[in-house]
Amino acid sequence: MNIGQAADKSGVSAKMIRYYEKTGLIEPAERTASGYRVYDPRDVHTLRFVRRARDLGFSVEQIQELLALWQDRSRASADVRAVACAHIERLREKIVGMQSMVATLDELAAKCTDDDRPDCPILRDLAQGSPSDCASALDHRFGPGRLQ
Amino acid sequence: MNIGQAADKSGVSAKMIRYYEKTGLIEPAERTASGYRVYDPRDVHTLRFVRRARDLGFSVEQIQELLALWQDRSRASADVRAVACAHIERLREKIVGMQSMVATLDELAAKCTDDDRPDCPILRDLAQGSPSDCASALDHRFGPGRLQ
DNA sequence: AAATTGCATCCCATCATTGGAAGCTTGGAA
DNA sequence: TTCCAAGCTTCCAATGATGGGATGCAATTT
Repeated sequence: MNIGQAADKSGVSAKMIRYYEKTGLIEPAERTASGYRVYDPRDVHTLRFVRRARDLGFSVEQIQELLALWQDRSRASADVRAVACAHIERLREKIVGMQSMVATLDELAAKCTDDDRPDCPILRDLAQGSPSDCASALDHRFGPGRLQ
Repeated sequence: MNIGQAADKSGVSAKMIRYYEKTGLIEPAERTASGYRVYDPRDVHTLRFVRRARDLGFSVEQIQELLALWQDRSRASADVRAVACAHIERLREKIVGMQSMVATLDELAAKCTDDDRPDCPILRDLAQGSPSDCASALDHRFGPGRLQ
């Protein structure tokens, strides 16, 4: 099976398969005489594992852990659970941060009469920058960079 | 006022002030004879506007819009509201996506007995990749790249 | 005068992903 | 058999917002 078929069956793009190989997340694939990568159903299985984990928001680094645990017969269920729970915690923090953003913006938008008058409460708030509860909740970062 | 003071007063790092200038978000600052950037309180005001909008999760592109509206005396309140509401919508979608991730992971973690047995429901789910409601909810992307 | 800040520019790294270019291989159709 | 369109390879670049660092002046303090 070539990389294209593997991509179709796994839901991981060919580009990303090469990237995952280069960065060591997955083992280098076998090659044909002419250099084409070759995949078997087991490889596709692994790729689907990766794809699903990405869909669940795990970082590549976390997936590396999960893959190692997956391939280690003697792994403890508790180890996997720890990775998952850490991830759940990070997600929850991000959700809280975004919810307070929405709350603040909603409040501002509600004050906005949505008409043609040039006096907009949203701009006034942004300009004055009164430290609302939202701002303070966002003072710490969530992972690399700010929330988007 | 030098860039350091402006950074302190606005809460935007000197690095980011230069970046915002280079990318055209803010006007190029005046310079001293020796090339130092010079800022006045009005500039700091603008920087705080930017900072606050970033804290509220607006992208630089959106802030560019907001700044234009801010500096346009004849702007309509409705325009600003539209930008804000679009942003609220995007945030809400992201929140929903992350909440369904958390729900799925929570469910899996609950099934996990957290002991030493090597049969982990989380890994089993990742490997089988049964399309749960979570996965389908995540089939579309949220902005550039996937949710983190 | 010397030492220490502070600022300037430039390059690089992040993280996951997409895009494109240039060149080779494969497979089917004329 | 020859030719063309896909498909594959590698390499390079860009995204968005930010941090880090190196090198070289400028300003301020000792």
